[in-house]
This record gives sequence, C-alpha cells and structure tokens, in this order.
Amino acid sequence: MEESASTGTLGKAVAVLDAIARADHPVKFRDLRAQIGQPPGTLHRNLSNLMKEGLVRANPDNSYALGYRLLTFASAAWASNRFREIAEPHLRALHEQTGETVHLGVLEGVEVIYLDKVESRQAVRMHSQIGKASPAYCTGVGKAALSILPGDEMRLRVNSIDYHAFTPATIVSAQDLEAKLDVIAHDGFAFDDEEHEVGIHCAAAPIHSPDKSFVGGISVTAPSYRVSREQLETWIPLVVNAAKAINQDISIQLGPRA
Amino acid sequence: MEESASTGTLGKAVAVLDAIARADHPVKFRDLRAQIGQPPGTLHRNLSNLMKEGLVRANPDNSYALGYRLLTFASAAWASNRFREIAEPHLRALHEQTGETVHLGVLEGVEVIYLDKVESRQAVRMHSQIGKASPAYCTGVGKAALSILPGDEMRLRVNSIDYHAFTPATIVSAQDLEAKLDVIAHDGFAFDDEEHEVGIHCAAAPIHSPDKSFVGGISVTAPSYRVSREQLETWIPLVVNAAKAINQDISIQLGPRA
DNA sequence: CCCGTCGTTCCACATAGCGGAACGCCGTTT
DNA sequence: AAACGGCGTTCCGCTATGTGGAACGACGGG
Repeated sequence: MEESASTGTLGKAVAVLDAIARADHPVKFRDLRAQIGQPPGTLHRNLSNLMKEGLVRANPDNSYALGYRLLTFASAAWASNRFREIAEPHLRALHEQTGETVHLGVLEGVEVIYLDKVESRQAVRMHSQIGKASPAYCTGVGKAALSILPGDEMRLRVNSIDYHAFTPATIVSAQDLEAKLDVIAHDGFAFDDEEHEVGIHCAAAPIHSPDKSFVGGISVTAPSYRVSREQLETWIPLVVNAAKAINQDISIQLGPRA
Repeated sequence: MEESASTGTLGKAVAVLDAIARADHPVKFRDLRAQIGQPPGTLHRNLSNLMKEGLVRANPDNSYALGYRLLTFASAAWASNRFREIAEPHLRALHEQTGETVHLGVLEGVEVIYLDKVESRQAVRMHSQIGKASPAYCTGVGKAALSILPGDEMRLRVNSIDYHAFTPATIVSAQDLEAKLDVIAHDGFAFDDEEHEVGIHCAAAPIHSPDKSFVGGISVTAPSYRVSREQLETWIPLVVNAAKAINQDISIQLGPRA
C-alpha cells in the first residue's frame, strides 16, 4: 500500500489525487489518512488546496471525490492528442475487418493507458474504458509496447514491475517477461492469452513515434468463448499492417525528425 | 488573458496545466511564458515537476501537451460519479422521447461542465463533449443551474462573470442575466435561444442535491433549422419531469440529509 | 563564424508548506 | 443529561521548498 514518489509539494498533492482515484467510492478522511501517511493537518491542507483548484470535491458527509475540473483537462488532453487522431481511421478499419473491439494504448511507465476504443455494439459505457490504466506486463498492448523499447530501458522497467497473478496465465517474473518480450520483439506482435482477465484474449502490435518518445500499441480483443486462438492468429497480419500504417502516418505527420 | 488565482504552489502548477489545456495545439515554452507571467526558471521547474507526475508530456520539439495521467484521473472521476450514474437512465428516456441530444451538466463556479451526453447517431466523437466547460450565462443548463442558487450566492457569481457576446442573442450584462434568472427560477426551466452558438437552441431544467452542494441541469439540444422553438416548448414538460425524477432519485439514493 | 535569442541551470533568499499540538464538534456511553 | 472519546479542524513556530534574478549554454539565423 506504500506509495512511491511524493516528491515535492506537487507530488504530495498528486498522491492524494491518486489515493482518491484508486478507491471507486467517495473516500473518507480517515481512509485517506490511512492510505497515505500524511499527518492530519497536512492532509487537510492538501485537500483544501485541491478543492480550491477544483481537482477534488467534498460531499456533505465529509467524504471526498475527484473534481470536475479533471474532466475538463482530460477532455482537452484527449481532443488535442495527435496520436489518437492519426490512429483513429486505422482503428475503425481494423474494427470493420474483424468485427471485434479495437484498442489504442500508450505506455506510461509500466502501465498502459487506453487512449481510444472502437467497439461493435453501442456499449453501455463506451467512455468508461478510455483513460483506464492497466499493467503493461499482462496486456497485449503493454507487452507489444515494452518489446520495442531499447534493451536497457526495457530491462529497467521490467525489473521495476510489481508482478501479480491476475489469472493462471499471468507472467509473474521479470525473467519470464523479458524472454517473452524478446520473442515479441522478433515477431512484431503479441498476444494476451487470458493473462489479465480469464476469458478475454487479444492480439496486439506496437506503434511508436520515430524517436520512441511515444510508445504504445493497438489490439483486437475478444472473449475466448466466441473467438478462438486460431481466429486471433489469422488477424495478426491485419493488426500488424494497421500498426505499420499508423507508424508511417505518425512519421509523416509529425515530421521524421521527431 | 490575465489568469486569476495562482494561489499557492499548487495554484501555479494548475495555472500551467490550464494554459496548456486552453491551447488546442501543443504549446511552446515561450507561449506559456507569455500567457502566464512566470519567470523562465519558475516555469521550467513547474513543467519539470508536472512531467515527473505524468500530468504534462513534452514533445521532441520542446512543445508541451497534457499528460496521459489526466485521462486516468478523469476516467476514475467519471466512472465513480454518483450523480451521473443516477441521471443516466433518465437521460436515455428523455432522448427516447425527443430523439434529440440530451446533456447532463454541473455548475462549477460560473462554468458548466458536461458530465454526460446521449445522442442519436453514433457521433464521430461521442466522447469529445464530455468534460467540456462552457460559460454558464449563455447555456440552458448553466442558466437553469444558476437560477436555483440562493439569491446572494447567485448574485455573487453573476457579478463575477466576464460577459462576451458569442452571438447577437447572448446576454451580456449582470442586470439582464439576473432578471432572466428570476424568470427562470419562477418557471422552473430555461431556454438557450442561440445565445452560445448561432443555429443551436435548447430547453433545460435544473437539478441539484438536497443541500445544493451540487447544482446542475439537463437539456435537450437541437439545431434550430430542424427543430422549431415551438417544438422545443412542447418538450418542456418532459425535460422538467425528467429533472424532477432525477432530483428525487438523488434525494433517495444519497440520503435526504445530504 | 559570430551574434542574438531562448531555454536551462544555479544559488541565496524568503515564503509557503510542514506537522506537532491544542481545540472543539459530535456521536456514543453510562 | 453530562462526561467521555474519537476525529476533523485550526494554529503556529520551524525549516524545507519553491522562488526568480542572473549567469550559462545551445541553437539557429545572418
């Protein structure tokens, strides 16, 4: 439960935000106090400041939730994101071809953050998945993205992961992950064989900006009861081609120097 | 262009975030420097700290954009929001009845932030509108929300608005707005007669938590070339009833004490 | 090749955050 | 009903941390 950074004044504030975000219910003062080790006075001041900025709001029963200003920031971040914009038509095409859910994700540290999603049926919560962070080591997009990092950078991140067996198939050691990533780097694509969630598998391929300052991936996800592993494999060329097309568009539109 | 708060260390950091968010393109260091009056050293440190927290990311050409962590926070904020959750079925029903776009918004200071949206055709950017902030004084939801504030609180906000004529119909003075709000408070519903955008009008009604700690509204929006003002008026009972139903559900589910 | 601009780094200063401790509100107990 | 106790809020002196002027250095244009 120990939180890492808390570097500087801003770090403390973000740690509070993070603690509130992790809980999926409004969170009481004492819970926050327990989760991050800030003394009462300090926590109270941090919350006050965050509220003043609209990043946190208080419910009448002195529980706290994330503020609405975060939505505004995220809206701006999403709408102005070039990568997402460039990738979108390719995601749609891939969805047309496969009929299954297509994801676009970006690697942030050792987590994947989903930037976009195209799915068949008008889902109850189309929006819910966007912005969601998942562990890189047990998702297709995450492994694809990790695989194209320079060796030392990759190893650094692989060793900093806190492994957790979400399913029987989850990779739970740095050695195993690194071996897998070597294979993926060679192949140019990755699978998630129910490593994050039982009954869900996917095929993924990496994308990146020319200088690798941005590293991510795309994937086609499906429930395994409906789509076989073999079927998934037949989609690999489609996924890989879409990823290649996106990489090319990124190079062109963002300038080869980038 | 002058920014208001900047109170405390956190305020300075958020001011930077805000400046980046306002620009819809990645923004250069010098632009930021021009927009917020921070000296180079200070701005540079603020950006560094924000980047360390994942709230800002730098492009290779030293331009800056909002970071992906903001998406994660917003995702959590949205998914765990009770008001949105409670309102959702009513929004859907209202959309079924009218066939037009339905919005849910919350009043934050003198702005409306949109929490949810139900629209007919699978829009190209369903997600784009959510989180968007608009001036309260020229939107249906905003005026409806302002109208149910206690008199002194309402006047306070009305006087702090920086009025701007987006269209010929925009209300541009505190006096006019206050008069309008009195009428709206009496009626229980509000219109936006192309006050924010030419060719777009809407009918709205206020919603709130029992203690008014949360104040917002819902609206049915349509282009005026397709939907007449008269048609809009016939929808008023539907909108008002939906709002009432939401208010009731909020009271019940969040506890009458709240 | 030199010069000017703009971003980065450095450092002494002052401020803003820090957190221990005292306060007071409320719900609970006897 | 009164006293207790837990818990959030406020206060205040201390020091860490952010501040911003100034010097430095990296580009890019002339």
